[in-house]
Amino acid sequence: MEKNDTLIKKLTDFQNQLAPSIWIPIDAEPIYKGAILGAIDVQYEGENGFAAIVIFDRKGKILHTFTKKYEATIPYIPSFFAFREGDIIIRLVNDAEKKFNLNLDILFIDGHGIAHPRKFGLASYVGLALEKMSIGIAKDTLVKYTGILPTEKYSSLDIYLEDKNNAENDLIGYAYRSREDVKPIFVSAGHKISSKQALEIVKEHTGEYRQLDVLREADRLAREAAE
DNA sequence: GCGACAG
DNA sequence: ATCTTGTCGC
Repeated sequence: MEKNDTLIKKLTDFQNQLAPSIWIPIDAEPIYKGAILGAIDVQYEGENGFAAIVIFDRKGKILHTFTKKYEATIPYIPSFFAFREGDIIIRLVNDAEKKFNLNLDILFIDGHGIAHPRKFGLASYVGLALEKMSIGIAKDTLVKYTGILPTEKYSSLDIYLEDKNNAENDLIGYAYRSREDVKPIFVSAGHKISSKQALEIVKEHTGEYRQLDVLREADRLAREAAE
């Protein structure tokens, strides 16, 4: 109990300390048409994390896939997921870039970016550590929101985080309807990308299912590796 | 005090 | 995330 509280205090301080380093431009240059993207997911078997990355282009064409096992060192604690999965993803990206001799421009991460109580979710942690553009795509929100999201595919609803220092609350992400009449997914900028661009590029890669095809494929590959 | 809680 | 039966719909 006492020891866990100490760990949470330490991790909370770490998030609060690094959050100001996250850069979310308001207006950004259009994303390079030749950008190389990576979608990542990890499956766990105890403390073994089976990580998979799907490398693809702006047209959604898959260029490479890569899976590898890494060890997790920190347990899952809600709002501190970055510390369990972040280091695994950082190692995976470095290994994949070396193996295929390429440089990834944008990362799609299964978790949140700045749509987080301390604006420092998994996608932000990874983006900052690797100095890459990153986007968080999660299946549940960590921040409450109000308003009504239309049932139509591609509709979205802004999510704001209360800011005690500003009268205006900060836009941190969106509830996004990736499939008609189905529970939304939650999209947020992680690092070096605007919220609007994060949503736009996620829309570009939306297929027939609730989860993006590239993340479904990463999920499938990671599960396959875990068997 | 109570409820909520990425994967 | 993982465990786990039946059920509904395309």
